[in-house]
Amino acid sequence: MTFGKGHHLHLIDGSAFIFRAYHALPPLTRKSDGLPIGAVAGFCNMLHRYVEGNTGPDAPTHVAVIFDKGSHTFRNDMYDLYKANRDAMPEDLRPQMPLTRSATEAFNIACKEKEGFEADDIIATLAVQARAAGGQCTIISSDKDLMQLVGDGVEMLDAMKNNRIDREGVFAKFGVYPERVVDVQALAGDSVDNVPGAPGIGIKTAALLINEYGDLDALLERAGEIKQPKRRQTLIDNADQIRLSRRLVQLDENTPLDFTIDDLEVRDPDPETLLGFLAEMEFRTLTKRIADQMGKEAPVIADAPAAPDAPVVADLPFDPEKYEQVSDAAALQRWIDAIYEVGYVAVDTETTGLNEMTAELVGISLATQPGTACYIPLIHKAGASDDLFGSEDLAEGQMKTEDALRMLTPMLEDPAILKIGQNMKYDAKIFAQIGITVAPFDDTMLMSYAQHAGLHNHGMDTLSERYLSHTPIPIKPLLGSGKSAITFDKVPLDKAVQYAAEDADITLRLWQFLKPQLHSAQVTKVYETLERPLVPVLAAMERSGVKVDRDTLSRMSNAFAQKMAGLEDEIYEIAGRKFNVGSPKQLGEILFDEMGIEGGKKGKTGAYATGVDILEDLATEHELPARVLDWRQLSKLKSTYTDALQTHINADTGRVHTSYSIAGASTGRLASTDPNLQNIPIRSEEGRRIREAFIAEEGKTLVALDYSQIELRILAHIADIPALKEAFERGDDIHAMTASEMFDVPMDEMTPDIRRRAKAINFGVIYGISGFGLARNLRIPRSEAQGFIDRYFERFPGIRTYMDDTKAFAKEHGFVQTLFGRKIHTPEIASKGPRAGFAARAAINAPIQGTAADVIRRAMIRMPDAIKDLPATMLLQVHDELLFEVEKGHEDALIDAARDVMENASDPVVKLAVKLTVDAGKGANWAEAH
DNA sequence: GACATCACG
DNA sequence: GACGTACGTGATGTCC
Repeated sequence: MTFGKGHHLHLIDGSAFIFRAYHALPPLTRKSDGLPIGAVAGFCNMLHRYVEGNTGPDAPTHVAVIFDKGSHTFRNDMYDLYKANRDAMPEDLRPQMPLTRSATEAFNIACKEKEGFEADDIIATLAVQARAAGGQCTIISSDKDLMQLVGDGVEMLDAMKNNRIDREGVFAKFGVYPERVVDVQALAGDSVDNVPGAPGIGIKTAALLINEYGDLDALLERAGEIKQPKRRQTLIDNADQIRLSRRLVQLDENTPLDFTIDDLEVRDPDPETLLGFLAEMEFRTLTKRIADQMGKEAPVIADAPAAPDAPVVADLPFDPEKYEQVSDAAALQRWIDAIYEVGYVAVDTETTGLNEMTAELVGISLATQPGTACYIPLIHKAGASDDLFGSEDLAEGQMKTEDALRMLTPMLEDPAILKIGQNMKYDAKIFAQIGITVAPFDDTMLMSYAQHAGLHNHGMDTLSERYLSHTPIPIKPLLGSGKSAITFDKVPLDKAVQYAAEDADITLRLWQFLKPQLHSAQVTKVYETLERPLVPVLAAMERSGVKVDRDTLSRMSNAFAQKMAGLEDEIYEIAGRKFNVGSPKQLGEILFDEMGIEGGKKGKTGAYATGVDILEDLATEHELPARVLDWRQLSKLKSTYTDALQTHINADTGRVHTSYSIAGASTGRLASTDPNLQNIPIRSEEGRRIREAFIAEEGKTLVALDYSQIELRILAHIADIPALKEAFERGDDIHAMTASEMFDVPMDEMTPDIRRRAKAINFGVIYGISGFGLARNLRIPRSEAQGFIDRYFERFPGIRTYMDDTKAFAKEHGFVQTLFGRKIHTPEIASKGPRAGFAARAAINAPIQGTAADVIRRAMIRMPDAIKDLPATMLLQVHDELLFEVEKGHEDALIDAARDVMENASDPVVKLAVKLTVDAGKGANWAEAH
C-alpha cells in the first residue's frame, strides 16, 4: 500500500513521552533486581492508552515513534552552545532509554532515530513527505518547536491533554501562523534550547514585529525604521545572531532516511512478544490488563525475593471465587474464632448510600489474611435487579441483622481485637448509628496519607493499584449510574460477595504493606497523634451537625431572586438584548465584541476572561460589568448557599451534617464536603447574613473560637523573625507593625492604605511571594511590588533564609515537613519550567499551613476530654476556627476551657516562640458568634 | 467531564 | 533574560 490520499500518519515524539513518564511517576524499580523502571512503566502505559484510543475513522494507517539519538547534532556544528545549558540526564533515566525502544518494538510500532539529527527533524521530514503525498499527518507532541510544521494536512495532538493544535492553535501560542513561527522563534530565542535570539525580545514583541514587517528578512533589512530606539539597536546589533537562531530552530525537512512512510504501516502487536516484554519488566497490572484485552493468559511474573528490610506482603493472587458468603450463625462463629486467633480483622461495611447519616447497613465483610475474606449479607433483596418493580422480599441465605450484630458487637468493641479499615470514619459512623463503638482500629487510608501526602490520593483504588498491583472490582457495573442506579442491597448476592469481600481483602493486604513502613518513614507519631485519634472526634462532630433554619434561607433566597430579576432587566437594557448572564462565554462576547469594550483578553480556551478582577476594572468605566458583578454575587449566594444548603438539612435531625475529609488536602488541613461548611460567606455584608441561618438549638448558644493570625505566628517562629515575635508578644497590630517597619511610618501615623499593603505582603510571604503576584493583588506596577518585597526581605532577613532553605530541603528530599513531623511531598519541585515555580511556592507554604493544621488537629483531639463536664458539643472546624453549641449559662466556662486547649495545643511537643492567641464570640447564630 | 467562576481560610 | 506566578480547598453553572 503506497501512502497517499486517505491515509493518516501518526508521528509520536518519543522523548516527550519518556520525559513525561519519568516525571509523572515515582522512582519505581524492578522488584527482582532493582533496575529503575518508572519511566518505562509510564511509557508503556502511555503507549497502551494511545493504541486503545486509536479507533474510528480518524485512526492512523501508519505510525512511528521517533527518538533522539546521541546528543551531538548538526546544530552543534553551527553553534557549539546549542542546548548547552541542558541538565544532564538523570542517573536513573539513562538505563531506561534503550528499554523504551524495546517497548515500542514490543508494541509492534515502528521505532526510528538517526545519528546527528534530532527527532524533530525526522518528524519534519516525514510530515512534509506525508503532506506531499496527499495524506494526513498528526504529530503527537506538544513541543513548540514542531509547530512550524502545522497546517495543510498536518496537525499536532497533545496526547495527555487530548488537545489538538491546528493553525489557529499555533497562532494563539506564537501570534503568527506556522510559516512565520521560525521567524518569531529566531527573534525570541529559547532558553531551554539555549537559542540566543535577540536580547530583550520575547514572543509577544517578536510576533508584533514580524506581523508588522511581514517576515524576518524584511524586518532585518528595514530594522532602521523601528521606532523604539532600543529595539532598533538590538535588531541591528544582533542581526547575525538572529539569523543563526533561525537556522537553529528551522527543522531540517530533508533528513536522509533509510526508510519510507510505507514502511510505517500500522501493525497489530504480537501477543507473545508484547506480554513477554511486559512480564520481563514485571509490570503486573499492565500485563494482566493487556492479556485480558487480548484474551490471553497473562504470563506468570515470578515473585521477587523480598529485600531484607522490605515489608513482606503475601503476593497471593486475588481470586473472587474464593470468598465466602456467611449465611448462618455457625459460619459466622467460625470467622469470629479465626479473628480471635490472629487478633485483628479487616472490616468493611456495605450500605445503601454514601451519606452515613441516612445510609442503612446492607452487609459486612471481614478479612483475616490475604485471600481469606467473607461477606455477611444482611438485607439484600430477592429477585433480579432488572425486575421492573424490584422486590421487597429479602434474598435467601442471609442472617438476621440483629443476630449477626449480636455476635459481632463484642468483637468490634473488644480492646484486644484490632479492627482495620480503609477510611474508618465512614464505617465507624455506620456502626455508631446502631450503637456500636468500633475500637481500637487502624486506617489504611490514613497510613498512606501520613507517608505519602502530596504524592497521590489515598482512595482504595489508588492504593491497591500502586501497592498491590491490583485493580479492584469496579462498583459501577454493579450499581449502574444516573437514574437507573440501584443501591447495594439490590445487587445480586454472588456479585455482592465478590465485590465486598475483596474490599476487606485489599484493606488487609494494604495494612500489611503500609503499617511497617510508618516506622521507616518516621511518621508513626504523625499517624498516631494527628491522624488516627481525629477519626472519632470528626465522626462525632459530623453526627452532631449544626442546626440550620430553613425559613431564613428560603426568605433570603426569594429576596435574592427578586433582586437578580431586577438586575437582569437592567443588564439586558444596557446590552441591548437578552442573554444568559450566567454564561461567561456569552458575557464576554457582549462586552468585547458587541459593545466594543477594549482590553478583552482571551484565555487558553479562546474565550474571553470575565473574572472578578477584570469586571472590577471595567466597572469603573462601564455600567454593565458593575451590574453583572452584583448579579454574580447574588447568584452565587442563592445557588450555592440559600438553595443548596436547604437540600442538605437532614429530615430527622433538622440539622446539616457535613463530612470532613481527613486525607484530602496535602498540607494536613481538613476539607469539608456535602455540603462544604468551610466556605460559608463572611467577607461581604450580604453574604455574611447567610450565617444568621446557622442557629443554636432552643436554650443553647453558639460559641466560636478562632486563632488570631496563626499562620503568621508560625512563620515568625519557623523563620525566627525577632521583630515579628516581639510584635506578637506585645499584642501589636501585626500588619500595622509590618507597615511601620517597611515604610518608615510611625505606628500612630499609620493609614489604612499603608496597612493594607503590608497586609498583602504578609500574606504574600506565606504563599511564596512573587513580584508579579503581589503587583496583581495590589494593582500596582510590578517594579513597585518588587521594591516592597526587597524591602521586606531587608527588614526581616530571616524570611528569605527560610524560603531558600525550604526550597533547598524540598529539592534534596522531595518533601517538606511541619513542626510536628508531618511530611508533605513536593515531587514537582524537580521538574523544569513553570511547574517548578508552583512546586517551590507550595513547598514554602506547606510547613506553615501544615503546622497550623496540626495545631488545630491537636486541639480538636484533646477537646472532647477538656469539655466533657460541660453541656457543650463541638460542631464545626473552619481551619483556624472551632464552632460549639452550649447550653445557655455555660458559655464562659466553655470559652475558658476551649481557649485553654487551643492556645496550648502545641505543648508539649513543640515549644512555640510565639504565643497563640484565641478570640472568642457567642450568639444565637453564627453571624453573632463570630 | 472540563472549564470558569467564586465562596472560605 | 524570559517564562508564568501568589498557598490550600469545594460547589455551581455552562457548554461540549
